[in-house]
Parts: sequence; structure tokens; C-alpha cells
Amino acid sequence: MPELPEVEAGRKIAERALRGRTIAHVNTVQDTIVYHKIPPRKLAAALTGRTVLAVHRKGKQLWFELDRTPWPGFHFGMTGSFHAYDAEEDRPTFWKIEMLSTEGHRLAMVNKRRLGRIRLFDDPLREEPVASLGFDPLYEMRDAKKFAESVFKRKVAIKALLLDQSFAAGVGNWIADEVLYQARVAPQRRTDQLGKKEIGAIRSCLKRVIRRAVEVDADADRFPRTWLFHHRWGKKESAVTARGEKIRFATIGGRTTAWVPERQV
DNA sequence: CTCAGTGTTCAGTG
DNA sequence: TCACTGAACACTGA
Repeated sequence: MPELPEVEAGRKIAERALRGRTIAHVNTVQDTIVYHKIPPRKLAAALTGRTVLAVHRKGKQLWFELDRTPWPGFHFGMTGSFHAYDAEEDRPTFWKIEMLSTEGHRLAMVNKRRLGRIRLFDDPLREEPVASLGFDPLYEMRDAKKFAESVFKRKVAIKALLLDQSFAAGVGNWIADEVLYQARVAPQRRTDQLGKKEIGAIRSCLKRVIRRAVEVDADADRFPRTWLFHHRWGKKESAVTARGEKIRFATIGGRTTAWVPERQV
């Protein structure tokens, strides 16, 4: 379920498990898709004996800062996550890589559907896919003027823009829908035809939704009850929000989009 | 059995 | 160049 808040939760898990610690051993599986053409041996060699100085995130991309390059990069795809544990028998299913600290802490990346990727970076911020990411709405939200300018110069449906990682890094399908619902803007509205007030509302809702989701470590049960999130799944004809508003579904920006016509103009 | 799906990328069209 | 669509990737769970 990885959009920015889920990936940020993963970043914290990785830091808690490995920050300041040295990787004593790396277990790998054979998976050419997730490993993205890196031979398991090469990956293990890059990590073994290294100290994890920090775990960084931009948008949905994660990477470890080690005491020596190359640094490993992780993308969760549709189904990835990090799991921390101590005992080998707690190793989760669908694990793709497991890193052990010298103290015996273990961190595994899990990737059930194999759309995730593991990479090696020499300089992540200057290399793809991190280099072409837009601003991270948690760490580096644009000020109102810059935000409005960057929205205005595009000519796409606002939903499609929010999903564009080179615009706002880390926004995925449910966050885009949630932001537009709270900002009262219909997803198919074109970016060059939005009013200043609407763009301002989108900006503040984006900030608020992401902050809130990160605060609760992306635990959906703790998202506010008023959020569209809790009612948007399943494309049910009868779907309504907590306020009783009817939810409609359509494909916009290539993704299933949920919105409330009576609220979003 | 069918199909949708919290993501990304690429080919093809206009 | 830009905007947009559809397909591909992969595989589970409803």
C-alpha cells in the first residue's frame, strides 16, 4: 500500500532497525525483477560490513546512506514494505532481501507482487529515478506562489497532475482522490482552468492529508473518519461518504478515481 | 473463472 | 514537446 506515508513509515522502521549499526550479513533471494539486474552477490557485497548512517526518502523512493558507496535504493511498487524482527523464524513471506546487524537485528524488504525494485546508487539525488522527482510534500512543500505557478503551466486533469511524480513526489491514487475531495475540486478539472482559491485549497489539503497520514504511521484505521479513504474501495454503486454523500467512480489519469460530485465542483 | 489493484514505464497516437 | 491511452509488468484475493 505504498504511497508517501507508507513509505515514510517504512523509512522509520529501517532507521529503528539499522541506523548507526553495521550490517553483518545479507540474505538474498533469486529475483531478477525486483533486483533490477543486480546480481544478488553484488548486492550482498555492497552492504556487508557497511554502517547505516541514515535512511532517506524522497517521494516513494527510499535509500540507505552507508559509510561507503554504492548505496542501496528501494522502491516498494504496489505491495512492498519493510519488516523488522530479531528471530530468523519471524522472517516474513515474500521477503526479497534480509539484512542483519552485528547485534542481531533483522530488516527485510517484502514484495509480494514483485513490482518493487532494489537498486544501487552512487549519488541518488543525481541519478534516476530520484533525480527527476518533483518536490516532496512532507519535506519540501512549495510555497503558495510557486505551487500555483507550477499547476497553472500544465494543461492536464488535476488528478493526473497530482499523480505525476515529477510534480509532487509521493502522491498516489488514494491521496490524490482524498486531497481533491477535501479541497472540493473535481478530479477532471483542467489545471489551467482552476482558480487561485482552488489551487490554494489543493495545496493546503495536500499538506494536511500527508501530514496526518504520516503522523499515524500510515495506519488507515487511525485516519479521520471524515476521510473519503474509508469509503472509496470496491467501486460500489451504493458507496457513500461518512457525510452520506454519493461517491462516483471513473478512470482519470489512467487510474480508478473516486469523487463526490455534489461536493467537488 | 474473472477482474481489479495504494505503481511505473514505454510504445503509439494526435 | 505535450497530452493521452493502453498495455505490460506480476500475482493475490475477492
